[in-house]
Amino acid sequence: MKIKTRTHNICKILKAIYPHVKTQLQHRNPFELLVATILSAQCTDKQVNSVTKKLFDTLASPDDFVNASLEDIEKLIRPTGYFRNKAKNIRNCSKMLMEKYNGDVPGTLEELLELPGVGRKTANVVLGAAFGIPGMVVDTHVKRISKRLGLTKNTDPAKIEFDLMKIIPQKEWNDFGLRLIYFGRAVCKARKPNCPDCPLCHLCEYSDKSA
DNA sequence: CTCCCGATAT
DNA sequence: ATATCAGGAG
Repeated sequence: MKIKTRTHNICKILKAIYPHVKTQLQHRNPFELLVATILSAQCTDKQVNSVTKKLFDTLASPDDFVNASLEDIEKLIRPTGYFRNKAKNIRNCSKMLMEKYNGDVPGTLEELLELPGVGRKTANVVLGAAFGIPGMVVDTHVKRISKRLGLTKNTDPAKIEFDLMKIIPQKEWNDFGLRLIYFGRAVCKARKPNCPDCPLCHLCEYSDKSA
């Protein structure tokens, strides 16, 4: 079967299972989403949400983060891991927002990628969820599942991003990434993928058909 | 390629 | 007790 038609079938099935998808990261504005997404590096959304309520209650704006001590920020975000790097990144990021964007979050991929602690995954999450701009988020779930499904042969997330953009219609980019993430958490898990109950089993090169 | 770190599954 | 999970920077 051709890659595009196979992909189309995969899209259709995922859309039927997860009709409405959105980031699980709790946020009330683009800045909170940006911070939450930086925190989500190598960390589950659930874990991020467990710290952001108190974090944003204490520090609400880029200005607040710039004026806070690194120690205070570190203390608030510690459970998300890599807290020294993240605290530094979020504060420097806030400083750049103040200096270059009047405290607003910029709305292009290029500008977002300039921000400390913001890579392609984070930038695409913010583009999609805060600005409604098409972007293909390639996190660990998207990477794992794309490879298992045979949608890419690449290992580099940026290359996977471009591979997926070629075979998925642009309108679907944001939702497709989100759906793979939902699907990755529930079925196509890193440790014990539930192949026997998988709705994509027949379209999958990886699937364990023996069970 | 290495470093950064806590939480959870096994 | 330890392996595994989860992105970005240098």
